[in-house]
Amino acid sequence: MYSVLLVEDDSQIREVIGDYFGRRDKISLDFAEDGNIGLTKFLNNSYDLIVLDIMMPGLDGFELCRIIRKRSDIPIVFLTGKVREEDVLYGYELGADDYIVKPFSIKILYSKLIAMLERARSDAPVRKIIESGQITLDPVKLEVKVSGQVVDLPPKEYQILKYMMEHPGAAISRKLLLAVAWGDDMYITERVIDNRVKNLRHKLQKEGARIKTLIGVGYRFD
Amino acid sequence: MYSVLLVEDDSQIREVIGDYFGRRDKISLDFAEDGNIGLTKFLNNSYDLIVLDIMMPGLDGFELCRIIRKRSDIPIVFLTGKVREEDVLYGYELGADDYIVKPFSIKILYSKLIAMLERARSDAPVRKIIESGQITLDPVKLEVKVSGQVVDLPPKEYQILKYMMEHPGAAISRKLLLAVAWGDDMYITERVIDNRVKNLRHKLQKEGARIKTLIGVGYRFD
DNA sequence: GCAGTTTTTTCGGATTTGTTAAATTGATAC
DNA sequence: GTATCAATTTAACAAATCCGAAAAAACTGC
Repeated sequence: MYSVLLVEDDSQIREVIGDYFGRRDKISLDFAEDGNIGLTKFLNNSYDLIVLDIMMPGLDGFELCRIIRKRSDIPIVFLTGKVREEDVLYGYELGADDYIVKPFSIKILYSKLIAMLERARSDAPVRKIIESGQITLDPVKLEVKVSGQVVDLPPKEYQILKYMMEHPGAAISRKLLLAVAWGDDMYITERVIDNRVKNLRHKLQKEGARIKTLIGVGYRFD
Repeated sequence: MYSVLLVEDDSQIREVIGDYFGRRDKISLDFAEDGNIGLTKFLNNSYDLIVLDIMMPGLDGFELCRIIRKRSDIPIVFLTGKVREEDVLYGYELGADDYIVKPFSIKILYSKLIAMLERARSDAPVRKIIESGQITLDPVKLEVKVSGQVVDLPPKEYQILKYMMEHPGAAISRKLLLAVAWGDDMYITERVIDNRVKNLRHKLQKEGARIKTLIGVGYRFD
């Protein structure tokens, strides 16, 4: 049983996450509805991981992160709707370990946190940058490079590419990509995915050819 | 004596399997009638392999698989009536080692489990790629090679070939192939299968001759 | 508000799947 | 061996589905 603190001002998000996590049995979740409460809870308890919303009234996620980092190496994950903002990159220097972009699939948030917690426990260094061929992806900076050149990717495309790079060679169904980049309960055409992939291919230039279409199934990144 | 946990909500299936396994002496079977009980049992015992039904009330097979995979590399086999390729893919993504499709032959289930258990014990990594003659089938990549050359197969043909390669030497009725690649409640002409098999034979080139016709019965892959 | 970007829906061409019927092959009886 | 009937293969076509491009809508930052 891991102990996780979620600092998030949106009560709806707290509730949804709390519900879902409550039905599983690996994470015991504690809440803080703003940065100050989060700080107090952090100081008075011992957590295994902290999830921080960036935009909060009062003490925001960045400031709280900086304060926590002075005292502890605990894994910190930012929960954010912003992706391309310069100030998001700021989190990198503050020592965040990963970003999760809204809207996210609760299922995937859950399994990501579990994975991170297990890695932390097993003392394995948290691998931050994913490399494959000429492509480099930094999950903390939210930055993708192709042949050393920075490529700006919108959120959905970033998340799709990240998932693909985390599962090279594996066939990936559209259903799965929907869950990864949109959320489980999404009612949108699957054509949306095709369009994101089309753009991805184009933006990745030569490396784009590595995303193969599997007719009737989905995609595969080699 | 191997120790196996079967997580299955259908008491009839539990009984049938339990009976059969009980009369042999290689597998000691433990049962869980839903996902939550399965999880508890998994956490409190040490099994050599886990068989999971996918559709169960509460915690379903997919979720349970994901949770188990975070903690253990234990071989996991899905027992399922669903044969949609999407689901299979999703399962493999989660780290399943094999699928067994209902309705299944107990004999085959038994021998598959034994084979898998022995492989696991001999420390060889669970091999997901099926090889036979010059044909190679990778269910994770969804890729088929003949003599080293990649052969693109549409979904139905892929599923038929996969089933045949998983059951070499066995007579396979058209009805069974229908259930495997289309689903139980399909009302289509059996000639469709002939057509798919024709294409398969052609695409597999010389190896295509290994799909024998059993008149009045179906096919056999040698 | 406006311009540019991102996301979503729509739509046509391509591929796959399903139906039908003729040709072929195999089994059986004489 | 040949005639006959049934089952399978093959091919041609129709229907359904899938994919990706273009257009429309929604969203951003200014």
